[in-house]
Amino acid sequence: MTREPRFGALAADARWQKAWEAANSFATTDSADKPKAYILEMFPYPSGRIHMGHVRNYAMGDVLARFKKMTGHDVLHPMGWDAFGMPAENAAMEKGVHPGGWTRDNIASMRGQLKRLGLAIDWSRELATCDPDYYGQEQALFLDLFAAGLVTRKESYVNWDPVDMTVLANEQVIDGRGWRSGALVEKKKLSQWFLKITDFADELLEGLGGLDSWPDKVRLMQENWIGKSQGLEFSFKLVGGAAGFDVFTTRPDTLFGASFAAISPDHPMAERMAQDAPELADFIAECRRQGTSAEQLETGEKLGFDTGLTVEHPLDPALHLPVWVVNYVLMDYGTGAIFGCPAHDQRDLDFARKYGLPIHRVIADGDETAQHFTGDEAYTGPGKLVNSHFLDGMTIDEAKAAIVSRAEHEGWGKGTTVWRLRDWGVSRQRYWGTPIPFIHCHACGTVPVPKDQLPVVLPEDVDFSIPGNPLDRHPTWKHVRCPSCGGDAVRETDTLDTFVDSSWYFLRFASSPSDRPFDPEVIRRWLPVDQYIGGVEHAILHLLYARFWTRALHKMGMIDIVEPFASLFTQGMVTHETYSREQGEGLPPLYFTPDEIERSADGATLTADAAPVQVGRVIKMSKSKKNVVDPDAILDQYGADAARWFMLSDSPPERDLPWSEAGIEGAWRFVQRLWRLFGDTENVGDGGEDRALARKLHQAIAGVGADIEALGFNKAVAKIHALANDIEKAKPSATRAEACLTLIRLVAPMMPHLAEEAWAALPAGQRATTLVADAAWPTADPALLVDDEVTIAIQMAGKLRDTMTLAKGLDKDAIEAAALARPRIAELLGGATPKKVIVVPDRLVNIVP
RNA sequence: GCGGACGUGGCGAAAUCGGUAGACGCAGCAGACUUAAAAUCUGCCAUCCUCUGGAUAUGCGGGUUCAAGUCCCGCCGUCCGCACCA
Repeated sequence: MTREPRFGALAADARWQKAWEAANSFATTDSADKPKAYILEMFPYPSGRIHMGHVRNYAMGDVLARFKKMTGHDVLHPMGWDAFGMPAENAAMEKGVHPGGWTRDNIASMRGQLKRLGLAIDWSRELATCDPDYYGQEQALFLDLFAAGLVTRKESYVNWDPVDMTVLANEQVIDGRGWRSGALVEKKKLSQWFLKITDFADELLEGLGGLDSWPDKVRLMQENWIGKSQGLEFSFKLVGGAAGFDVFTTRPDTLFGASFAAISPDHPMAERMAQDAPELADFIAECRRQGTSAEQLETGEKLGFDTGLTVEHPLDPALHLPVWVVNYVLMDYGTGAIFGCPAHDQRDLDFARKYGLPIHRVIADGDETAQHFTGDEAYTGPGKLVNSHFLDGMTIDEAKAAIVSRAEHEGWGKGTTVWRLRDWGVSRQRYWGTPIPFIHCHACGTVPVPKDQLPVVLPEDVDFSIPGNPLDRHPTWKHVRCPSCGGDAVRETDTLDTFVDSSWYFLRFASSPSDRPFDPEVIRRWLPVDQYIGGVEHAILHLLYARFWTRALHKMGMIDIVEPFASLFTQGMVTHETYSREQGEGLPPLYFTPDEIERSADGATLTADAAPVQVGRVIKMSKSKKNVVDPDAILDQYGADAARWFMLSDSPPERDLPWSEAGIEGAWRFVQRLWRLFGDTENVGDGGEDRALARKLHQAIAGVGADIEALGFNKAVAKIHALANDIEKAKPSATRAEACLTLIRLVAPMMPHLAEEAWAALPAGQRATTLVADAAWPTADPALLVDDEVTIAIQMAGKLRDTMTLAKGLDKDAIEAAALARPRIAELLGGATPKKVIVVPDRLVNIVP
């Protein structure tokens, strides 16, 4: 094969992608004697086009997968599609296309885009969650969960998105608005399916402790989300004998500071009272209207309604506390009722000040012990109990324990744990999702679809001309016979939250039998995922749900593992400058795309009119700011390897990566530079050895490998650059020729097409495998990893004064003597004896004069 | 409000255990090659000074240490998550 002077990326990309496919290079192997590596990147939603964030994500996973293959692992590196969801239905409504057709078209074009990146993926395992093969097995698992008591159906207030006409999980409500539509969310009472994730709250929290290879940030976010609080639950008795209500507190120690009791506007007692009290009914309605609005949350104004009822203080029945209905008490946390202790809780203090309720100090703030509390800042710090009868003098912890034990002894309360985490509502009033496999029968109630009737397949003929759920108004689909009594019945028309689809797909990748969700034997071999890579935006929802499913399946005896992802990596976003011009007052700035812009060192101009534009902050690529760069255009111009290389260069992978034209140009130049170097594998010069270069080569082999293993791609890139510099500067020698040859394999995981092209150009005797994809990672010679000479710094009083090169491994005395013998040091010392000399062998000498 | 992370040249960054701060890349400057450009190659590139040397430098102010980007205390700033969670 004749060698071209320049690397023709476009032709080479296509050629090698075809060669890998023909050779089936990335089919998952399973040889008993090799360690396994399951490398997984979060599967994409088929929105239509891949974006740079995908390129970065999949480039990282791909480097790792290829490296694992080269280092003798059986590698599982699959790809699939998170294919259900709202955008497909929106497209259906806007463009009149079928969600299924739209989704499948998108998958086809995105698959093509991903293949252009040259990813080492086993495409035979590709799956889409919208295939009945997949969601039918999901329905089977859902029935298993039901049988295990982990699925319930209950009436509950749900977050209703009036624009998307669907229910949202709490996690999908952001600042009181739907996460997709941005519409103000309303409360609505509906019968909904729930997965009992709260059964696993404790386990999911405890399990975080074992996830050493997860980012601390993600573990902390999950911990906060699960939100474990320990405290006291006790009942208030209404004065006058009627039944009271339960409250929960994490501060039972402040019980003597109680000055009122408060219940949520959604509390059953409040609703009952409202039936005969129109003013209260109005107040409750007002709270519901305001409860979710953004400005309500911001101003945080405390509103209350005095019911006129009073309750007995549990420790002093003579003391009566007024009962208020209060807007800041949430029904779905704790018991929906509290006692107010204004001196030591800011919200209660704001409320008490507004409505003139008493404020009693019960925790000493340093020397301040007066019962009468002044000021507008509640004291929440540590201190001894005061004004609290038998608790006086105790610490907060002692007092908590004393109250809990007394409550339990006297029978009016008990120590308890309350979770922030709530059961996962999975019902969605949507078409494009997994049908929930249940049937409602007048006679038999809600009955599961028998497993032999799965999958419950979505009907194709649906109408999107009006909002709401097309399944619900489909003429025939929902009408079925009851599997139990054979009478007329209707299907459940809700579909599953798409987060269910992504809660087990990593199991299906390992094995996809047609008659079950997965093969437990195969799961035993491949799971957990060794390295999971994706965006931090999934830190809570997806990752928590996947952990829950894994634990649930474990509890049901279906799998052995309890955690799905042994190691997690959350990568940063791809960002870009923005280019804009002000359009005048009241108008938003006009943004321009990067390819409309001429960028120079000191600014940017619009190509069309050659006039300057404003260069804005480097922010996440987004369509609205027009700072997006299309991966296809980059691949056309520079090829896959330059794009991959740039994605991996410079920025640490967990941090944001600023995309720049100059950066991709630099990557492209480096690709060409390597191509020239790879032409030198037979240029041995005088044929001699170059010991110094050999050291650098072997240090690079070890260093690059270690960096890739640790996902330090930017460091691996820097080391390859440094080695390329060293090789270029070295005189031709046998060592240099060998270094050029070895460098091909060092860059192969990151620039696989270039590496194959260079590999193929080698004389047959120089390569052990036909494809570099099948080659082994080079072995570093331990003898060459250490230098035999070291440069030692000589400091005086901590300041660098001189350096010297000595043999490695000299003892302290020899190093000290050598340092003191340096003319410069002798001169600075001026004949005086140093007070102290610290020697760190092979590193430095610090002389304290 | 609560919790967390981060702050190093013009820019992205490195410094793995407290031991020579700024590797590597981008941008820039100077030069070589060229009729010219591109490409390529060579060199320079933290700041200041009295410049074969020296001083100051890792957000700011303290501290520990022979030695601090790294450890401790207190500020300031930026970003992220949660948010009336009792």
